Amino acid sequence: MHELLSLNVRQKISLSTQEEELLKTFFIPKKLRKKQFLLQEGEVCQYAAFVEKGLLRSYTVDKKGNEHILQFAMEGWWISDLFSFYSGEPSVYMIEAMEDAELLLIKKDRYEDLLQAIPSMERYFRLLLQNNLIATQRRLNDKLSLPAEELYLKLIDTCDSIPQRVPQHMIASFLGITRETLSRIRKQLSSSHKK
Amino acid sequence: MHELLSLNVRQKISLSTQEEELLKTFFIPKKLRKKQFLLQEGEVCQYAAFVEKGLLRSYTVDKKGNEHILQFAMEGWWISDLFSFYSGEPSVYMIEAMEDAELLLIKKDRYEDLLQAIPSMERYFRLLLQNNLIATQRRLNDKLSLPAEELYLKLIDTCDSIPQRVPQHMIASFLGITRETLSRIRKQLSSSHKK
DNA sequence: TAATCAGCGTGATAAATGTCACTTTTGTCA
DNA sequence: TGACAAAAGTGACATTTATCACGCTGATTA
Repeated sequence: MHELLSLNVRQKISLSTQEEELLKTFFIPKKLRKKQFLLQEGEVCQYAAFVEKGLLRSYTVDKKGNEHILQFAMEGWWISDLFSFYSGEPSVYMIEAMEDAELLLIKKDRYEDLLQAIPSMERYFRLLLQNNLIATQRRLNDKLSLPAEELYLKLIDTCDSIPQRVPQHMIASFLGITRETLSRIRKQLSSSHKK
Repeated sequence: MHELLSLNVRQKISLSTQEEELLKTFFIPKKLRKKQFLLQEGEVCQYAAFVEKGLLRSYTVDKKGNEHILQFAMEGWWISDLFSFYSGEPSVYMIEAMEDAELLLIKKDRYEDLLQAIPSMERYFRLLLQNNLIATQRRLNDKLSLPAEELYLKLIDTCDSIPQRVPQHMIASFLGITRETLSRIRKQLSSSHKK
């Protein structure tokens, strides 16, 4: 069950065999079925979740009822509402399983304990946050500077597993465009590609 | 010179007096005059910069020559191109002083040394990255879900010092809209407020 | 197997935002 | 202080994207 997590940690820092065993004791395994929620708007985010299997998304719902996807998380990724997790404030995000999923959860106080028990985990999480920030900044910059079509093109050639596992209307929601616009962009692309 | 940095660090972690002195030795003071660059597109980002005084921005320039501002950094903030700094790859960002500025710079290898010398700095940077990620995610979510007017309103009531120190066309560029659109939004707001 | 639903496509139209050209205002500094 | 540059405003128009309404298809399930 914890293989992916260990692997993931060992890619960033080195752990002794004891530490690796110790690490596992901090996590609670949890299964979610498709369409179940790990977190709903208004709740406090109790857990940070590492995805061993499956695919999840975090999203907000605006006044008109439209969903806006902040993040997808598949095998080897973390998902949580950092702000709510850390501050104890209610969350504005929903976290939902898009496929049956197996997670490893850690609660906030256990997370702090973990950093005490294995100080090098501080480094692991720093690197994790750093990579996440780099990726999020890049996505923001793209959203600030690129039209819908280029956003889509950039997505499909940087990260091909997402478009394969995720329905189009959710890709649209991730890019911040409507499903209709995405559908038209794809039509245009396929016709201009045929020439 | 290093007062703000010490203060900033001590807000997140506790340091002994020796550590605090030691900390200072890792940084190079640097002054920039308005419109000077800390980093230009194509260069490798050598430094992470802590702002003691002044105001800087990081931005990209697209094919049409339009600028898109990723970040402002004022007193007590960090600015850098994390990806380039960490990977040694050329940067796509420009970092420019918008006001005369005083910075504390740290090079990558010295940064690694610092983390060795004062392990609790690992925690400091983790918390820094975490807060930065939370803010960037929030900004991305806003950009995905809100129209121009609401983006602007949200900016002026969350962070009032930026609009005061930054010309409007750069606010527009930060929000990902044109200066004309922002100008019209402001006109509308002022007329509807008068009623 | 019929019924329902999620996902995708598409046409007509509306709304938001961008572009371009120009003017006015404000700020800077020689 | 005068001259120049930068910033901001504005009108006309173009483009992009959203909205709404509807149809089609394939999967799920009652």
